[in-house]
Amino acid sequence: MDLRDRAERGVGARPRPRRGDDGRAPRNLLRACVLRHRGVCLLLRPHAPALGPFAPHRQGRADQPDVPRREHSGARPHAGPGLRPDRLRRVRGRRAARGGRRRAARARDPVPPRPCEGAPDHEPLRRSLARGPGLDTGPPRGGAPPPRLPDRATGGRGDRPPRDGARRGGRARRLPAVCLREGERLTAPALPTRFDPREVDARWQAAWEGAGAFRGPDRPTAPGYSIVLPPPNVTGVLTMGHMLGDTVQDILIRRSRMRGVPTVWVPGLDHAGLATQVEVRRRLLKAGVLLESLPREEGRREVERWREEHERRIVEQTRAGGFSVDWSRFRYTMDPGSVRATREVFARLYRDGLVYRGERLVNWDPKLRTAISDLEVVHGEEEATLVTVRYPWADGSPGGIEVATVRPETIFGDVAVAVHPEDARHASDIGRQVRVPMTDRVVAVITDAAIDPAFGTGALKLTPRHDPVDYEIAERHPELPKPTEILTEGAELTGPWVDPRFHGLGVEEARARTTEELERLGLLVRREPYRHSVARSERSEAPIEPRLSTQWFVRMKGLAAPVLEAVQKGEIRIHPERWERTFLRWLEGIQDWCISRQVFWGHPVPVAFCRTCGRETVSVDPPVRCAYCGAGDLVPDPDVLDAWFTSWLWPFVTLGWPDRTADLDHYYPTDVLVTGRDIMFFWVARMMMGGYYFTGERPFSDIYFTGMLRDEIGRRMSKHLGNSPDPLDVVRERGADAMRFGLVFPNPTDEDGPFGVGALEGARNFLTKVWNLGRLTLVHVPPGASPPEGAPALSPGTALENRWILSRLRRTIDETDRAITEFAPTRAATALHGFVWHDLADRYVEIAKDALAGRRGEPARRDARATLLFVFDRTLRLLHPFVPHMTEELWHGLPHSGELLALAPWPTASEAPPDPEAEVAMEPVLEAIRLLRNLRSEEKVPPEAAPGAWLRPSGPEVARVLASERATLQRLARVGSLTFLGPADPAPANASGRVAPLGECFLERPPASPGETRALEREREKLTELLAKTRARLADDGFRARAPAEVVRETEEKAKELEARRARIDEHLKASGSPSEEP
RNA sequence: GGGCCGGUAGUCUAGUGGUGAAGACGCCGCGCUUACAACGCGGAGAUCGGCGGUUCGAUUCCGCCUCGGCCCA
Repeated sequence: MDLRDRAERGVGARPRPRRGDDGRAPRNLLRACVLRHRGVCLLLRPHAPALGPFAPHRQGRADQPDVPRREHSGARPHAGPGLRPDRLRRVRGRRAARGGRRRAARARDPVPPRPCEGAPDHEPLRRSLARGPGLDTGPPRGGAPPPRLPDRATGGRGDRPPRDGARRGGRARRLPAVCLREGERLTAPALPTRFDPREVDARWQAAWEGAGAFRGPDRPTAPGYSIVLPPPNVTGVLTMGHMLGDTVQDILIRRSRMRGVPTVWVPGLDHAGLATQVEVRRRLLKAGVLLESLPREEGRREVERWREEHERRIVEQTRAGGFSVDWSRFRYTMDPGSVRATREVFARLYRDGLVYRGERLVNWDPKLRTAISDLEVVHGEEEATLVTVRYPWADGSPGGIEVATVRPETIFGDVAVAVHPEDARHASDIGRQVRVPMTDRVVAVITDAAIDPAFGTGALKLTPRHDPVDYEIAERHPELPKPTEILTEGAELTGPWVDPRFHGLGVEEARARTTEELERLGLLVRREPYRHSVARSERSEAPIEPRLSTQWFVRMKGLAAPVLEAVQKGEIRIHPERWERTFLRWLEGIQDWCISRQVFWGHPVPVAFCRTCGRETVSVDPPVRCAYCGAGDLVPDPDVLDAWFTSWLWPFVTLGWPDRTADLDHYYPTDVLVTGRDIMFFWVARMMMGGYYFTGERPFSDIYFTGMLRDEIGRRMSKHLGNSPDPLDVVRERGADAMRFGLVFPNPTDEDGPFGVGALEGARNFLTKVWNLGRLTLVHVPPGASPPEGAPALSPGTALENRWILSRLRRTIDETDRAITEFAPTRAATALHGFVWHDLADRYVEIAKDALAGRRGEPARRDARATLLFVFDRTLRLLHPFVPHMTEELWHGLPHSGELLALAPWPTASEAPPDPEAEVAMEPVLEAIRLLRNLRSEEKVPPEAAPGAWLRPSGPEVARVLASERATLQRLARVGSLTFLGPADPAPANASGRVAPLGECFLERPPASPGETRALEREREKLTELLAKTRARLADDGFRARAPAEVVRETEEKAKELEARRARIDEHLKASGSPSEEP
């Protein structure tokens, strides 16, 4: 049984939780969750005893054959061989890969998640909080203790006096003595300040899976939301690029799930035919074995072995990231369903005349000896030698025509020399005969408009079987001789046209030898270094040898038409929009798709040839007799299909197509496809074509292209450079949440950008901030508090900060939700980051501390606590799609209702009332604090001092607010007396001041202070400059005449206000004895 | 060769035809202040790539140039 089977059975063995019509899990999920949690051990422990009958979870899903599945991961096409160690790795000893992980997982098993029903259970949080990063938290060693279920009757082990609400939560094990010291538990300093993801990540991942939280409902009653995960290919393992895509998808998916929408995220694996075979070949070669020399079956076994290894790793990586895929719907591009679908579409396209077999010039990889598609060819500039060769006149007259080429070895295959019809230099040559060098053949000088007169001498040798341009030209000139083959499959010279002395030479050698020969014959005019574009195979890096061969093709023009239309009409939207042009442009010039490959790893071409009549039979089920003559002597086509020929069916095959399954009904079309734009043509475009053609519908409504990650010095992450960290290392060292947040923030997910320790540290700092807010909230939440169901009912005259933070929350909910809807996860993360750090932590909490501590009376304390609890709870929900593990952990430590945050309702803007008044009122308060703090800093007021302060508000409204927030101002600005001045009151003596829109601030100057006025002078300069600009604008008649009246009025007001403020500053400067000139 | 995208403090990014261009990191100064030093408070730092045009007004719209990046051939 492989890992995935264990996983699936583990999950599938239990009844999946039934969901109500609203799509949410039932209340008693807790117990189920814990039970399942034990089952999950199965997947981590190879020899765990079975807990019950293993009913294949797939039962009843006709669309998914119940055959051992394997995971394959496929990755994007560029996914390659193993990753190199990365700088992110620390020297610190890591546990040896899997063994260590397993051990760790086992140790954690006995700690079931401790969700609670209604009653607050602070235990898990306290436990985590109590655990320092260095403390190992495992249970006593010497045999893993059996998992303990929460025992409500006994209240757990009672190893510690239960504290109020904590009483009801069961306790699975003893806490380390270090955090048990009585009296320390609730005092902040005794609590560790850091979040340690190592244990938390695994615990919640197990809990989510155990609860079946990610299992999409089979027959939802509401419209569903679905995403198919781009199946990574088995060629390699997952890279940070995959983590980025997965994170973006998980954000969309988790929010959808929290909104109560039936949600499915389908994972899978791609067999990646040729690419995988190349890797396996390389590996065997290291052991001295040539893949081609093995019998086919043995070769297949080698590939299977490779697949298994990579699949295991990929699944482990995906789990480690906390990605909420529905493992029960896992698919592989070579599973029986995919096999059938692939044969089906081939047969159908064949029947419809869209698949054809033909002899064409294809991109031939001479190393791998297979055709590849246009897209698998990479062009690059390379140094070469351009040789100019004289083709003597056939009639023996002196001279000849000079032809430039970088490929003298192909002269043997020439069928003509071509010039541009209007090239004056060659006008008299047209129609003459020349002798092909090194041969006895005579060919004509012809004309074709495709010849570039600027290249070389303007005369081109025509070698139709070995150059695509020549091939096209030859098509236009049927009178030319039919060329014979001059190169073998392995690109060695051969054939009747080639001088036998050259037979068997490889291209490189042949090029050198023919050059020598030409020189010897006196036909070499000159040679010069030349830089030109060379086509190479993306897989083997061998130079592409265009080769005339018989292959299967798909006619693309017709398939592309509906896709073009869909994108143009906006039926399928591309994000970011700027890629739409590139996409459309390619579609417009689309070429037929060569789908046959001369390799063995892949889906066989479902065609058999009749030995009797020679015709081909195409059928979904392997045919036994010829469809034409009925003979039974059939030979199957030896080729296999391009792997993309299966991948392009992914959005519907994964949901059961070609059967009409419930999944297809409920979850197709899918909602969005998130991938890298490097496979825009390979895969995305073809999926769209396949979707429209086979299902008649778009496969998804939106496409989101993520950016490409670069390392910290700006290089694109690639296996080649070895600068891409292994996601497992990142997760192990920084935690899944830090990795996820670091990928989304601060650099936009849809732009190429750096990823490295910088982003990870930023994420860690943010997570620590949230963690500590959690600790603070926990300290202030009364143990018996009820979970925040809705916005708190505040007392009538409640403090301004409560109203303000609720209004800020409202904006944050709006922005976060809108940003996710608009596929801008970074914008959402930015909004949340700013809100948590600045609004909630820096401002609200600091202002509300008095109230929270009870220094403002009981009603104020109640309001503040209720507000904090509600706001923090909603913040955790908003953050959950981004950083699921920590938020789940914190949520369970605080009063909450429901079993899992992952299934808790997504906040809606209507929960928090907008309160623009409060936001406006808060502004002068915050500004006054900043100005007074600024004065403190400038005047070097000692931290412990509380100097006197004065405020002269600019108007009655501001005055009212500042007066009512006097205590807040005093505390946050650390000032002693605070006096309000009227417009006519004199400025206080021995005080430094600031002038701002809110009015004037003064701070008592320390005796030693020289009365620093530089800041004021700078401010005055700025004002003067601004005033000049404003006045100039007002003096402009055009402005007064044409600008909107409102803008003119505003500008006038601004000028007045600036003037007034500058006058105040002048007074200050005068008072402090620093003269200043009036312009 | 054809085309696409971009150039905003030292770095990476927001952003808008009309307030003094926003944030993060980094930097400077001061602080282990009762959730958080992985922190707090304050501060400095930008001719919005260049030139020209449209406009009362351009960092924003248009054109050219330049420098990067990418795609296609």
